Amino acid sequence: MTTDETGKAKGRDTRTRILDAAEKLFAEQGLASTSLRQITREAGVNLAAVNYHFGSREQLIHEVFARLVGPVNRERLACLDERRAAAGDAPLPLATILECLAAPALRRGGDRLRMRLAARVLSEPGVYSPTDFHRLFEEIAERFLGELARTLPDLPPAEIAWRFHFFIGALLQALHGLAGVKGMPGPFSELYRVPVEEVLRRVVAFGIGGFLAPAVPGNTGEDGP
Amino acid sequence: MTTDETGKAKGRDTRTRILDAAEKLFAEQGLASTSLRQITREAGVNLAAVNYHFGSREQLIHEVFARLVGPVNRERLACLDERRAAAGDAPLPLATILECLAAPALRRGGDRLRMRLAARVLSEPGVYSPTDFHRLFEEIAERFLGELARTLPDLPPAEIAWRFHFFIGALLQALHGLAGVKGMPGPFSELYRVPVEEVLRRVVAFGIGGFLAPAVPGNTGEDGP
DNA sequence: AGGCGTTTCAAACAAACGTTTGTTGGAGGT
DNA sequence: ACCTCCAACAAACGTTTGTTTGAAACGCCT
Repeated sequence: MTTDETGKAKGRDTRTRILDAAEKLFAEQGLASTSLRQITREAGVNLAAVNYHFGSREQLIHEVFARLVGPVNRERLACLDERRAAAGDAPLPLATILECLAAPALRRGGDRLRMRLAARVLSEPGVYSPTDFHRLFEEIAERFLGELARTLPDLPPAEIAWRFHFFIGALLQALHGLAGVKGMPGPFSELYRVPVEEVLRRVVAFGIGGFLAPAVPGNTGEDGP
Repeated sequence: MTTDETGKAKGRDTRTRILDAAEKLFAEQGLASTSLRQITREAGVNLAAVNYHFGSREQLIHEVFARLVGPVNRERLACLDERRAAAGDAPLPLATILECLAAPALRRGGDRLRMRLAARVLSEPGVYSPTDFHRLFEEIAERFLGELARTLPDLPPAEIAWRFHFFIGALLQALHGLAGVKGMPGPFSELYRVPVEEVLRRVVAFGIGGFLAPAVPGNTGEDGP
């Protein structure tokens, strides 16, 4: 629990050092490609410390992800609660709902790289238990789908679920871009060298348009530009 | 080059068998978690065959991905060419552009799982060279951004690029969902047990709304709900 | 038939993997 | 003073990884 001046950290400091190193390396290289040896080397701790403090590699992954996503989701729900308390029985503006969903993830710290991990874990199967993963987002999905249904009473619930899903995809793409794709040239390389707040406004605007689009008809038809 | 009746395949058949097995396993488990031994066992070929035919694991990955994404992108460009030839100088309807972008990926064969690989590789770093990856999509991005700019002349090019990016995210999310997230309960489990054409219509509708949304203001300021 | 280039095969390689072990050092309790 | 517990450590465990090797089996041409 104490820290001496030689640079050696003791006690629970080792835990957080492992978590920090794992979080960074997972975000950079992915889950499956990151070894415990890399993590412990980066953290400056002994190899066995991981199994001592976390039991196994899998539980370390779980804890890293929970520590990353937990505060974000709590902030999301708090944002929604706050806006709802101010609105009484009235439906929340669509922009408010989407902001509460996107802002906590996008604004997370000055370190843009960090949130990339969440985007990655969603795409990597097997490593992280789907049920554990779902438990972390179950409450979020229910709350936001409920608010969206109240704000968009004319949109069928299935359509709302679909568009919520699509918006999550757009948001993950934004998180990916914010992390910076090294070595990726082309029109998207310069795209993310902008303030986070601008990315937030843009993805929310895109989402508003998507949610306000007319419900899909039963068949294909003409459409004006 | 020939196939005898004992089940043993020779010649370039081994190549495609390896490619098929790798494609399937990569999609199911991810790139980093799939070993050459798994691939060769699934393909029913010798372990050394991979290094003989492809040189290395990395080049195998490259070829699997190119074989998967090449036809899709070619179909995308063909779709755009066809519609443009019919339209003359007139801008293409937004729905057409987004359909040409989404349909080839979503409709790929009856095997829904297959296209999940593309969605995964986009999220997995280091395994697939970013520059190689970019080369596969450079032409696509340029063509579609050009058509979008012609259809939406009032939208700043940067805004178009952003929304193109977001739409890709929504499309990837759709591909992910179509592959089926095993063990994932909740409101999204039943979402994708629908015809591909319906998913296509829904994601295109969402994208149309997103692209038609008013452009975001250039700086931070008030915003009405 | 015979030789030749191509392809398949079992076996082995060093390296890296996650995990377990037994021991050591030091702070806190009695 | 002693004992106890927690934390860190080096070392080794048995697997699994991607890759290489050398020989065997194949189809094909002269």
